[in-house]
Amino acid sequence: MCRHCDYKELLKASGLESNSNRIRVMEIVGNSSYPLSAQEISDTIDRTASINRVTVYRILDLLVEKGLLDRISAGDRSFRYGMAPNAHHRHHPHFYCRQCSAMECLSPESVHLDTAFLERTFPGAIEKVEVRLDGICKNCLQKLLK
Amino acid sequence: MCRHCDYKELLKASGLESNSNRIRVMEIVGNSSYPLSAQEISDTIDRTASINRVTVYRILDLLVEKGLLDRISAGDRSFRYGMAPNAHHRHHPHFYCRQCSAMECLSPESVHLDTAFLERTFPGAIEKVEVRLDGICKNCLQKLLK
DNA sequence: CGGCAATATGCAACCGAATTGCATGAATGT
DNA sequence: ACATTCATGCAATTCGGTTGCATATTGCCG
Repeated sequence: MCRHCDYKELLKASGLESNSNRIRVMEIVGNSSYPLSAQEISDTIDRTASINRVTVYRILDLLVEKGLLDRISAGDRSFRYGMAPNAHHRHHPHFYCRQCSAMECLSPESVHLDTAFLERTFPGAIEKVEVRLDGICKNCLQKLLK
Repeated sequence: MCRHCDYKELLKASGLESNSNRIRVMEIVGNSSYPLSAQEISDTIDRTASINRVTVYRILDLLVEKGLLDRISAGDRSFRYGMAPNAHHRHHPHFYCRQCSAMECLSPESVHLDTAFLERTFPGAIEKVEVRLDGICKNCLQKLLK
């Protein structure tokens, strides 16, 4: 999906050494068209190398903390990971299918959100805004109709 | 908070028998100014009666399924419960403090969200829209500054 | 180059929130 | 009063994720 991101560069720009695991994680997330679970990321790496799931969790924590990745709450009790907004990735909402638990990225324009007023008046610090639509995805809808 | 809702009526209108546990849950959620965790609801009931947490979970599942309550994902891996939108309760966004895990309800006007385009064009079925802002709440901000 | 500190990784055990299976208890209709 | 249905309790389990601690790997300095 993303031919624009030099993951090594991104890591360095955030003050992180780049090692093969970190780069793999960034690549996998960056190349996905939908936000991935830690499990999916771990499985993908495992296909070529071999990595402990704890290591994956730790890398994800680190990348989220450094602002390279976004941790997105799914409609269930798990998290997904996607590229954090940057020059090549605009912030966008997500759709969660309560039937198959899959998540999709929606286009940045699909939902218009105006938080300006709140940003000015809210007494706390707002760090991120998450918009998630829940329902049944196209696929599951078709299966249900059969 | 809510003097407008006759919980017994609401239950009946959704085709549910009303028993004391269900009414208590509805009252507790309806009277709260912020969305509550199952734990909080369970604890509150326990102060006057005695109830198993599994029962609370089952009542919550039921009330969510019937559309009386909303299950809201917090920024962590847990859920909160609030009144579902109805005549007296407009749909509104929430704020989650990553420091103390507390959630707040934001006013329905605080964020302007336009999903019309998506509702028309999305190939799946959209059942609900969740807007959550994450950050540090006023309280925690003050503590951090000390 | 050797040695040492700092990081990164693996493994096993653990955690919290929620869910399941199954037995018991209450309520409802006939 | 009895059967059927629904609600509750308790124990055990699941699922994602996290922690503690031991071992490897890396970077850095002399």
